[in-house]
Amino acid sequence: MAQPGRYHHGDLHATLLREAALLLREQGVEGLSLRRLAERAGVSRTAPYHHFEDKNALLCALAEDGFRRLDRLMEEAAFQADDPEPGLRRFVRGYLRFANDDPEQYELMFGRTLWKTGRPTESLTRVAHGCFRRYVDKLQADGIGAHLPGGTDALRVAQASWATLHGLCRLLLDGIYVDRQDMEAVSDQAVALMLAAVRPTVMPTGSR
Amino acid sequence: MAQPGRYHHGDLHATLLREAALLLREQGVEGLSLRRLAERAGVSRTAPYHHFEDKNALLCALAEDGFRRLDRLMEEAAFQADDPEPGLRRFVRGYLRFANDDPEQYELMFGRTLWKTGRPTESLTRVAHGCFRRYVDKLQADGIGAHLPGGTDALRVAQASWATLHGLCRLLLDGIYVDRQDMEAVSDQAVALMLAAVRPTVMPTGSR
DNA sequence: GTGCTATGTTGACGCTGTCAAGATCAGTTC
DNA sequence: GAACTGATCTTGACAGCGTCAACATAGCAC
Repeated sequence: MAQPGRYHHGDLHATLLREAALLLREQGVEGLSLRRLAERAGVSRTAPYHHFEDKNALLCALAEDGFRRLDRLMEEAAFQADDPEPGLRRFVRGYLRFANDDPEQYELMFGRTLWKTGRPTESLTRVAHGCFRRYVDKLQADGIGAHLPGGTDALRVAQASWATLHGLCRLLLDGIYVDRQDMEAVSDQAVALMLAAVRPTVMPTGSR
Repeated sequence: MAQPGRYHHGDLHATLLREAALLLREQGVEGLSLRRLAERAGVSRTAPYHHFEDKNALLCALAEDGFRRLDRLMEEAAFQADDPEPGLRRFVRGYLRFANDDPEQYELMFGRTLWKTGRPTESLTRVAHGCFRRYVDKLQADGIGAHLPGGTDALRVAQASWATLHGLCRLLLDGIYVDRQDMEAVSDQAVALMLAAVRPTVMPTGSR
């Protein structure tokens, strides 16, 4: 696309996204500067501004791609009604793999860079919320809802269990759990945690 | 301390830490620049470098303070052996309050700024690990260990439950759970989640 | 051809962290 | 008291950043 001698690049928008994703993967958000990105694309410092309103908008686009991939992963997940354990375990591992495969993108998707410090695009917000909604629906529809003890809200279970998943990823990716070896065991423990809330149990200390 | 006309500040080290904590609370890490900090302390741009090796070192000191406070909170936690629920609930709420009270400090303590992008001080690492260890010990000693179903490792439970807690905080603080109203309900759900793993339960779908 | 608009360019501004070199002062040693 | 030493604080400078303004070029519609 990008002819060497040409004044116009020809396909800068796509090239920017592609190179930005690479740069993000390799160096993290901190290493992703518009200037460096422009240089990689063989274009001047401010050229990207004709394709993205500002850096925030470009990062939102990157994160949106990530949520779309995650949504696909969510779609493929299947929790069997009779025994949700294997499905859930598969899903948890898949989620961890997703986060682990491109940690910097995961960080961008869920980090404060966009959601707190930046201004999340309306489009990004929509996709992200849709992704979570799909998770809640899966949980509800694919049988887990039926297993819930009375009075337990599926939404709450979804929130709490996603928090567990997300917390695991963050602790791991941010380098707080140094032992990646332990990850599998911790992930299994997380599955047990999530399942315990879902399965009808006998509560010996009588509560709520 | 800081006499207006004096060449030497007199107590710059402490002043820097104090003002930095304030600046952090008010504006977040993004708003905490060494230059602005120096200006607040009434001192020139590079004066802080005589008290902290670089920005990373100063941030580590701030985070360390946070971990010390968290450690105190941990110390006060008490899970009764006979019924860990109320103690656990108190602790979870306390943890969420801690994170909520100074979100920016929490973010600094657990965020990638120090652990991934930066270089955590040896001292910070020690305090942080000590803090987590205390959590594991509490869980183990204060009766929860005794409740664990056979084959469940207390360390794993600690890791998974901290991940839940941490994930909740991150999702909340990063502005992903917009509804702070829901927080209490979600937190209760998290307690239920954590307790479920701890309590001897009858697993109807027979597993592990 | 004549415009219009999309796209790309250079120049500049203020912000950042940090290094180097020099100024000032407090405290110890002679 | 004088001289030296080391801690502390200063200004000057550099490279990097995001972004705005002004200008250049190319392609496309009429």
